This record gives sequence, structure tokens and C-alpha cells, in this order.
Amino acid sequence: MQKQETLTKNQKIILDLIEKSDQPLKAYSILFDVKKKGINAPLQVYRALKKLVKIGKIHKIESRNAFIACKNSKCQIAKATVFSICESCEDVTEIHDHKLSEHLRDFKDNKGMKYSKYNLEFFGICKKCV
Amino acid sequence: MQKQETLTKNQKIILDLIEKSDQPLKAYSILFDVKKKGINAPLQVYRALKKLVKIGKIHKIESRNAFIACKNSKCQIAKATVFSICESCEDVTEIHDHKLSEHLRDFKDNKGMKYSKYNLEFFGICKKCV
DNA sequence: AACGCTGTGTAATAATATAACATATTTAAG
DNA sequence: CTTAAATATGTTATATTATTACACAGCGTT
Repeated sequence: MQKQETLTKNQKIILDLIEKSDQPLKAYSILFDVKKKGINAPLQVYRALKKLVKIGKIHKIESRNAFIACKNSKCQIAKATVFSICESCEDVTEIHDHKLSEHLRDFKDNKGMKYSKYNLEFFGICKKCV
Repeated sequence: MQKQETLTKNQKIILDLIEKSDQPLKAYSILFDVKKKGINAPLQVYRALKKLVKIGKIHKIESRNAFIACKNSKCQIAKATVFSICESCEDVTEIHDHKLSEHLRDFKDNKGMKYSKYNLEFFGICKKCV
């Protein structure tokens, strides 16, 4: 399992930025923010994001095309993610629910397909926005 | 609840196309296919897709930016979707599992947020690709 | 008839993401 | 140590996905 120490310069810069935000960041907003650090092209951002997703440091919120840091130290691989998304303020929170995770991990469809990964996004209106 | 009969010409053309495919179609591939029917611009496709998603006739596969018809007559609103996606051949199947649906429908996070919708995508390797 | 709502058609552009190429750095094996 | 493989970099160009803005049409309501 790859540790943060082994991340490259670009990967560190981008992970730092995402970790400082408690909300998902979009690739081109990241690009804008890291230009002062010498990262000039979209591809440099996307390459770092791809790696960070792969090692589980960040997750992609598929319905929003945005990236958020994973705060769960156990979650070292991006294979099982659950998010809560407010459709009004767009606030995103990662959900860790043992029972739900168990249920999803053990889920088998009727074709017997084995799943190595899942992504679940819940949508609603958060307390602040009600 | 809106019935298919009330769909407009563009909406019908695009729904027909998606229903004929058992796999998700991308917006620009749809555009290409319906040009012969007089639909010329991306926006015409996206507008129809938006409506069809809203009334539950089709679903968007968020991780693939593609659209698939909903074969479940009960599923008239795009509020609760579960898909199986093969990461090798990209085959996508909608999953209807009563127990899982129940579990997800009843899920409440520890902040007491109420969810009106969810989207779950399972990833793995299908039987053909193993 | 005037309004609100929904849809249409068109042009332009924004936002998201990858291909292709040349080069550098790190890692592991011989 | 050196060679090969794997991974990362920097840059340019381009592909793909999606929306804004504007003018107007059709329909049901009041």
C-alpha cells in the first residue's frame, strides 16, 4: 500500500489542496489554484487526480465531476464509497455506516456477478437548507 | 405522472432510440443517430434527455455519462437507481433487488438527513469477461 | 387578449477530459 | 553498476460533454 510519503511533488500539491477543502473541488478549479505552484496544464492535474483516486486518498463524486479527500484512514482504496449530497447547497459528506457497508459489500445480484467496487450517492436537502 | 403519450416529438425520437439499445448511449452518439430525423444540435438532445430522466423513462449512468432506458414499469421516477457495470466490457444492467432497495430507501445517516434520491453503481467483471 | 409554461431551433461557448510526443526519474533485476 | 521497465513530467493540441443566450412557437388558463 502506497503511503503519502511516496507521493510525487505534483500529487502532494494537489492532495494538500483537496485536503484543505472540506468540499469537493473540480479539476479546473484545482488547476487555477495550483498554477502559482508551477502546474500549468489540465493533464498534470488529471494525472495526479487519477493516482490519488487509485490509492484511495481522494474520491470522485461522479454526479458532480468533483474530487473530495477521504478522511477515513481505513479507506485506503477507492472501492467502496458512500456520499450524501445536498441538492440545494451542494454540500457533500462521506458516509461511513458499518451496517450499510456490510450490506453493500456482501451484495450479490441474481447473475452471480462479483463486485469489486461500488459508489453510492444519496441526494436530499440538508438541515441547513430545509 | 406524465405518460409517454404526452411526450413531444423530439422526446419520443430520443426515447425510442434509447429503448432500442440495451446498453447506455452517450449524448453525442444519440445526436449522431437522430440527425436524420431532423435533430441537429446537442441542446436538443440534452433537453430531451433531461426531461426523460425527470419522468423516469431513462437513467443517467453518472460514472459513464451515458443514458439507459428504464425497463421497470414501476420505476416512474428517477429517484432510486442501482446499476451493475462491467469494467471490462462496459456492460450495464439495472438491478432491482427488493431487499437492497428497502435498505437504501430506509437509510438514515447520523445527521438525520432525509434522502429523496440515490444512485448506486456496482463495478466488477461480468461472467463473460472473467 | 395577455400571461405563464413548456418546448423548439440555432449559434456560440463553457466545462470536462484525453491523445500524442519527447523526456526525466525511480525501481528492481541481472 | 547498469540496463530495462515502470512511473512521472511538461507541453501542445484536441476530443468529449454540457450549457448560456436569444428569438420564437404552441397551448392552456384566466
